[in-house]
Amino acid sequence: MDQTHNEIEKIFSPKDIETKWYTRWEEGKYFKARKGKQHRPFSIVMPLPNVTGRLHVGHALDATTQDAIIRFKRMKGYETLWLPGTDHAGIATQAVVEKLVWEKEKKTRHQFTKEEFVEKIWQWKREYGNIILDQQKSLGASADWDYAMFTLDPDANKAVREFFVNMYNEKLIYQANYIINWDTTLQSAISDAEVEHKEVKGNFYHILYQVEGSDEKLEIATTRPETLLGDTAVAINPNDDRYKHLIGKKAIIPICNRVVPILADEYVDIDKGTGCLKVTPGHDFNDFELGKRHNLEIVNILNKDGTLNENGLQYKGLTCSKARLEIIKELEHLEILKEIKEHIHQVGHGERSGTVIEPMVSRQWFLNVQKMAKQGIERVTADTTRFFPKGWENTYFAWLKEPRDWCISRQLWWGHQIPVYYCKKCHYTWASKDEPSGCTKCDSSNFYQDPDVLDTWFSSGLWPLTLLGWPNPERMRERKFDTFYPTSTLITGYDIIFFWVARMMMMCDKAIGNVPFNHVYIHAIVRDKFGRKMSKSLGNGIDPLEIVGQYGADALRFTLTAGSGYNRNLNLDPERISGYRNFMNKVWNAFRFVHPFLNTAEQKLPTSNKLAPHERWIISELNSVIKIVNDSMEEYRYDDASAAIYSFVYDKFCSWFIELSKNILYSEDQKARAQRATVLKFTFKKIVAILHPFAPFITEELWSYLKSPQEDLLIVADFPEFTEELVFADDQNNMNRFIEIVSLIRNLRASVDIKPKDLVNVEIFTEIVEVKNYLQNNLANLQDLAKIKSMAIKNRSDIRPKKSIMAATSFCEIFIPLEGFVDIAAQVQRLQKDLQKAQKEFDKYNGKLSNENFIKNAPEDVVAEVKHNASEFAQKIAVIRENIQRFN
RNA sequence: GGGCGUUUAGCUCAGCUGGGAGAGCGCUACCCUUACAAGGUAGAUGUCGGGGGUUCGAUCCCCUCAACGCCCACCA
Repeated sequence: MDQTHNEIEKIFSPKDIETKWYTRWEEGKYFKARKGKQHRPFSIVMPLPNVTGRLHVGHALDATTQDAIIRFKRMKGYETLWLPGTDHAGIATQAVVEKLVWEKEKKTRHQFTKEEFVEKIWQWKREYGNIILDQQKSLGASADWDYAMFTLDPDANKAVREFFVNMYNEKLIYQANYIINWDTTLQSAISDAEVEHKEVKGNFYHILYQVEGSDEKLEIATTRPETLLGDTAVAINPNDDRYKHLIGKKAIIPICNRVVPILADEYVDIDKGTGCLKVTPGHDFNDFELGKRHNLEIVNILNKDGTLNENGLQYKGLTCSKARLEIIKELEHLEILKEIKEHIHQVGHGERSGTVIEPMVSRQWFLNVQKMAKQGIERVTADTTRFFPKGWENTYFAWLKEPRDWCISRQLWWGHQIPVYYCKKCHYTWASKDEPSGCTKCDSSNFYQDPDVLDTWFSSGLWPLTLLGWPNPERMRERKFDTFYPTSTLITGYDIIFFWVARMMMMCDKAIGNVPFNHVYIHAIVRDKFGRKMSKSLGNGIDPLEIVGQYGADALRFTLTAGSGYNRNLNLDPERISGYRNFMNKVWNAFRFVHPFLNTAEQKLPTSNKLAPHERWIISELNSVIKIVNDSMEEYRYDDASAAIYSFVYDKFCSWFIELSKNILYSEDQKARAQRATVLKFTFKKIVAILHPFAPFITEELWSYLKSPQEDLLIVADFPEFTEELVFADDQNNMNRFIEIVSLIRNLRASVDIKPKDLVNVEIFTEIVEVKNYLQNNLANLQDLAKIKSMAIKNRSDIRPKKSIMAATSFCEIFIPLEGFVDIAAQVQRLQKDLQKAQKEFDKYNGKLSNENFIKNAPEDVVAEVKHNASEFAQKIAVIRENIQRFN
């Protein structure tokens, strides 16, 4: 036997088997969708990692939760497809390559032509662009990598053009001079969603504006005095008695001496600031709207890099912040700066660049999302697409309720170029799904394409369609669009509900009239053990690849699934990973024990009447775990599923069933041995099967020992299902009593410091025949598990042993006679404690029963249960009392 | 400014439509018992954030206060 044990390493070492099995799966095409017994598809679109990305623990959670459900469904017999891809991530990627080129060649992108520089990015992409996908493989991700696409692939461009041109022709995409968020570092427009508001300490500057043809001065409060150079009006509330009389008059802007109207608008808040507002339509969102209402002139004072232009007069060329200082000086000099008050306010910053966003008016492309947003809300309200947990609907709705048109153009080089063309000859403008050869109108070849590119989210918003071949009919057939669209589940973090989930819902639905996914599971965001975001500056990041090297992919995966339910944060403590690494080792060693006996095991389980009680018990317990795992997975409760498996393996299988099997396996009874081996094998096969979605590597390895030669790899084995016929309530009941007795004996031993090697005699008093028989049949097991020498089973009418320790259950009394000195006082004290506990419980139930309103109002079954509990504790109390007396 | 969420054992978190609180890790004591010391056995710990209400009964429902967190919002 020992030799056989030694064939398998004592300590599970994940490294060797991880590569082995991943290669087998990949080469065996196991990640490909194949028809199964369900005759139903299951598909997931992988949230796009940026090509520049490196695997962090957030990706690991993403990949693990997706892979677990994919493996689960695959085993359940769904035609299962996981669609990977990478995102060109316009700004991020361009920035990475710009930095690299600067480091290498000391050149900026402006020293290249656009074509040259874009080619450099492509070179970079070809070399490094697949790193992140490869990294996911080390976690066991079972995606169909042949399906992988890049958002800038020519086929992705087809989808982008298709959607763009259709929207353009429907007039939902339009070009307009509008105030947008201008990022002066990127020198591009960015969308509202990409602006991050940060609290900034600033000042309120109270400036006096002269009213034309009067001595009166208007006191205006502003946080941005430099923008006064762009002021084209002063506004007050029409109901503000302080200023009413000035409506229609004019004010003179200091420094530039522009004469502007004083107008009335309800928007102005009487109580805010001085109640008097300078209006800068060129550089403020509200002022822009106000300006539109009143037909105000727009004065732009900024260059693309954020410095002042010629409208900045003598401050031309200065940055905003420098100009602000200079202008403050000048206002002081003019003695019209009345006061400066400290003021904390929210200022928009570029999400990528971190620089202060300048609202600026410029000509940009917009997508009108009003109707799409409405539809997006309806789809979720109608449960066509369901969120798990449901609460995240709110976040989704919040975004779609009051949508502003989406600024989709970016002044970058890296991205899908806007497919709009301008004829230089006849000045015709048109949008085209293909590369045109000439002007649609006059056929001139003298035309050019709009130089702007589209927001990255424009292409990722169409991603489910793109991956499945839309809009090319042939490609759609190849990629089985009709089978896999709509995809089953989208799994992602809540941070991109706006950016991505909402946009896919709007765009895909608009494009083909059907939602992109039926379920959305929103998982937690991974934080460090203190709940802090993981970041480079804090140095609290956990590198998943390092963890995989240290503890194995299975341990990491199990930690992540055990922590993934409906929670919004997952605080990851490396100690927990090591805890689950221990669990993997436990499974491994349980197998090491079982392994040598497997050769005598049958493939099929005997009929239930032939099974031993313990065998029926473990099968019944196994059956309930299988149910929990199946049910939990349907609701994305990875935590419940993981916990159920964990406790079954530890608390049922290893602690009891393996221990109880030793006597049989080491006995001479060939038949019993073979049968026990069969049950162990049966159970173990189910264990590795239900564990496989969470810990694919170790389970596939163990499966290779357990499977019959005809059976395929575990990755495509049948997932265990709950079976009504395998519920054995009586056996569970008896076993629970047995466990209680063993635990109490151990407990008694510990209370008087009896060492494990010192065997004791036990006397058990009960009237219940079932209990008597069960104990009789388990004498050997009791000897092993409770370390006893002999056991006497007696009636309650029999005499209790004198010097002894005892404990009571509701169905029996357990006595351990002690030789030599017994500390009576200590025994009585212990029993008193037991008594108190039981009394407390009894009082609780009895209190209820003596409340007639409870009897009257509570449901029958609850009352019955309380009655039952009360009588059980009453019995226990009586027995303990009796024994305390006996000791005295 | 608006909205959402959280508050349960030392730590991280479960707790389904109300029947009286659980897990993992950690901690303490004792054990190298022939699968596993990455192990075994036993054990301790909670006024379920505070206050009020509904109910026979509240961790769960309602109100209120407090602390913390997140998201959204146009820089008067």
